[in-house]
Amino acid sequence: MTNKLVLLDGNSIAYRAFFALPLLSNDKGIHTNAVYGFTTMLLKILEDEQPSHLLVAFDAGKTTFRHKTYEEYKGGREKTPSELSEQFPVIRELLDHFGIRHYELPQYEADDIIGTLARQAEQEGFDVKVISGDRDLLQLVSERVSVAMTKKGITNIETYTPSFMEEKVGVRTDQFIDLKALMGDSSDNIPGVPGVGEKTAVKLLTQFGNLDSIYDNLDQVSGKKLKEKLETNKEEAYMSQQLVTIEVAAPIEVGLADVNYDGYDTTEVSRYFKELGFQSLMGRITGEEVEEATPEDLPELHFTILEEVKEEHLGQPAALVVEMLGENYHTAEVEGIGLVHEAGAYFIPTSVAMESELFKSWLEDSQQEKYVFDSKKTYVALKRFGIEANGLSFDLLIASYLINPSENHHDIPSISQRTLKTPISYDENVYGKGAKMKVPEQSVLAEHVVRKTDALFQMKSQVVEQLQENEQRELFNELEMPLSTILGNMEHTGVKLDLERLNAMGEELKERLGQIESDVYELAGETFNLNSPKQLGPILFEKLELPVIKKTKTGYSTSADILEQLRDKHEIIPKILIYRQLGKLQSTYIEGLLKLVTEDEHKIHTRFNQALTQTGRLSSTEPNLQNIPIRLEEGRKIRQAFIPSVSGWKIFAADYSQIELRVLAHIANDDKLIQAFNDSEDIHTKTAMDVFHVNKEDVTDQMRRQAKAVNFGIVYGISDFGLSQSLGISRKEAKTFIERYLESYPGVKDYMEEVVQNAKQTGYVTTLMNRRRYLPDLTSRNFNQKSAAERTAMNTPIQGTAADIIKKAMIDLHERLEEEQFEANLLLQVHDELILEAPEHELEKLKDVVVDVMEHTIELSVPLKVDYSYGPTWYDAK
DNA sequence: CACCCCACGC
DNA sequence: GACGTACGTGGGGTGC
Repeated sequence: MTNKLVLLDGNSIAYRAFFALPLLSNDKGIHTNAVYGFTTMLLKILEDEQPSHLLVAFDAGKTTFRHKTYEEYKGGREKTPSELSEQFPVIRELLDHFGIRHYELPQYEADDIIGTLARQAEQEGFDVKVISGDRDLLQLVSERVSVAMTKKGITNIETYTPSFMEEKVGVRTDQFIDLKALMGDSSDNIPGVPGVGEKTAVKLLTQFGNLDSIYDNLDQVSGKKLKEKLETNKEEAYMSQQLVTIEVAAPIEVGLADVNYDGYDTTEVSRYFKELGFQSLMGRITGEEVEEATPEDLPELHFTILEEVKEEHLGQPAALVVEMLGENYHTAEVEGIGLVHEAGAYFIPTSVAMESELFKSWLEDSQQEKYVFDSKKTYVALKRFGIEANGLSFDLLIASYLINPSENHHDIPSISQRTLKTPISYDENVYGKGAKMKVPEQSVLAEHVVRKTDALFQMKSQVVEQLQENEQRELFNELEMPLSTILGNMEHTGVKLDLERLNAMGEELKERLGQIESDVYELAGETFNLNSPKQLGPILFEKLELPVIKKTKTGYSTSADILEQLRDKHEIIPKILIYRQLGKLQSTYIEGLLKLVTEDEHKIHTRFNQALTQTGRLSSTEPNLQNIPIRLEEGRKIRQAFIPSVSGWKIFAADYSQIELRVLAHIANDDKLIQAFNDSEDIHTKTAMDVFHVNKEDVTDQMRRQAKAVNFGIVYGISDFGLSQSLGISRKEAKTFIERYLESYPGVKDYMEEVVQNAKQTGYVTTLMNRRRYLPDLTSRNFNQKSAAERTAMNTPIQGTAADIIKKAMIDLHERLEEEQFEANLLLQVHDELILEAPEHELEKLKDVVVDVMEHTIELSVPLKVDYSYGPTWYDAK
């Protein structure tokens, strides 16, 4: 077997880990984020690479032999934060526990150690893999040496081989040093040739081969300016070349024999993990089942499995867990119920619970307070048994989500770990996952359920305190909690589908798809899988020799916007586009919906996720009813299959007009924008007038379209790049549009600046109703991350406030419909619109009520405007 | 089963 | 100059 040497750039990985992860600290108050990230990376490498030899190289100190050549080497770098430098000794200690050699050499950098050992190992016939985030190391790439660069985050890596290098960088490995010599490297303060960037450097090297040859043939360099620059900066170029060249004969005192690696001692490492508080990594070091939360570790728990529910078992407030396996609570079986209150802890088998009138009436009693995790799920599950749960006063899922929506582990064990510091087994470890998921024996099930219920009971007060600190009690109690039940009812009600209609559309599509498919094969001269971009790419861009506009990581891009640009180049293109369009309708919307329709009622029951999006919007799954086609007529027809559940009823739809821009006008308090809405102007036309400085009569369709895209950009927080993409213009032009917009609306401009400034201070942004979103990247040193966070800071209050408003409208509407005894049902919410079904005779009154409620649920400095319509199907409600 | 590419909505 | 750029969900293909 070939020996395999893995060389890690310790400093680089630690840096990456440090900046990629939030500043975690363990219970001893020591920062551990870099150590943690480093460990994750290390475990992944050990697993993936199975090295026979392993060494971690570190930089020795501040000065290196390179400083003799160039004093300012690595000058201008920010000082390593102390939160990171204090972690280096811990990383070294960690490596010792793993039995992994680490090494540093005075006056040399980690690169040189790596280079030297890599070359030695190569000579000995080893396979070598270098892992780092420092691109300089790419010069080591050869047939036997591959270099893995960390990309975004830490475990996301990209491996460079000679061929990948050529493809990605555009030069051969042996040209890499000269590439850097020409273009320099600002992070290491290497000058290069000023004015020569990556593009020019690659061009020069492709033409001349190497640096020497460029200078030998200076007269052949095209461009007077460029020639001059090269000439005057020759010395810098050669000095840069020297600086970036990695020493491959450093006087290191470790040899290949010293870095032999046979793996680590699991007990040793797990002991150290425990010391560090790396609970979650325990499971990864044994290669076996996660050993977290073994019964021994957990405090004892006394509970009773009930055979009959009696008065004495009930109490309030109580934590209640209706346990189901899997995600879909519309179909999942209830496996049992956990109940914990001051006086006892119980597991109630489903049959016992559902046969008990006493228990059922307790569930329905609004005076009996219950704490739950996911009230909507609980509510819907019980509703399936004909029980109308009441008194669900506290939902841990929603609370956790409101406190920090970006935390993506909102499950009882994770929250318990965070707030109580008590570990509980994760569902996945008790039930298994995917196809292997199964119900364990009752004692195991009962213990797990009761433990979760108990944790829920214990956590309630702490979590409420956190809501209080965030000033989110009202948001929680008056908005999200009541909404949960309303959404539960909508989901439970479901939407009826016209199966005949759907099937007929499916048939027609099948026919057309078949025809187009064979046309495409004919035009291509061969058959292939038209659904595979990987197979389609070579057909278009090699066989048919169409111009390559864009490549993806794995091949040619064949996305719609690319194909659109090729539309006139070959008659196969429009066929592919229409095939894609129809194929999407067939697979996602026809087949996808048919798969989920109930047999008896022909209804679909989506699930709204109320605790997921970062902005406060809802999302919808299985099926997603928030992305049913509307833009193109072909797709829009799908909506003809969405019908009222009672014959003679109608589908009624009401949507907010420009709610986000109105919200913006309000929170930015921009006079001009407020005026525009108060005057009921067409906002896109108005924007066009202001951005292009023209009169209303002179606004062309083109101008309005562009203004609309700018408004779209403001609402969704897209970048100049995004805007340029959507308008098919240059990034510079897009930037100008945005600037002109902000000049036109100074109130908006001020708001944008203020909100970012404010968010930098506090670390988060808020909506009108105090929804919160943390934006740690606002202080990122990475330009892109930082600007993305800035756009998010500007956009989230807008989108989030709009989400708050429609949620409030739903609550108000629900109340009005009950009060006035409407039969109409709320069915769906699609971000800025509500879809209902109603008997025909209610329509006249319904439209008044819905419009009134939606328009007046909140008072802003601009009016809210609602449009509505209705018809026999969703399609007709347009 | 995880990942990529692609496409739908707001 | 930075190199990847609104948020979601889902389907099909691909490779482990």
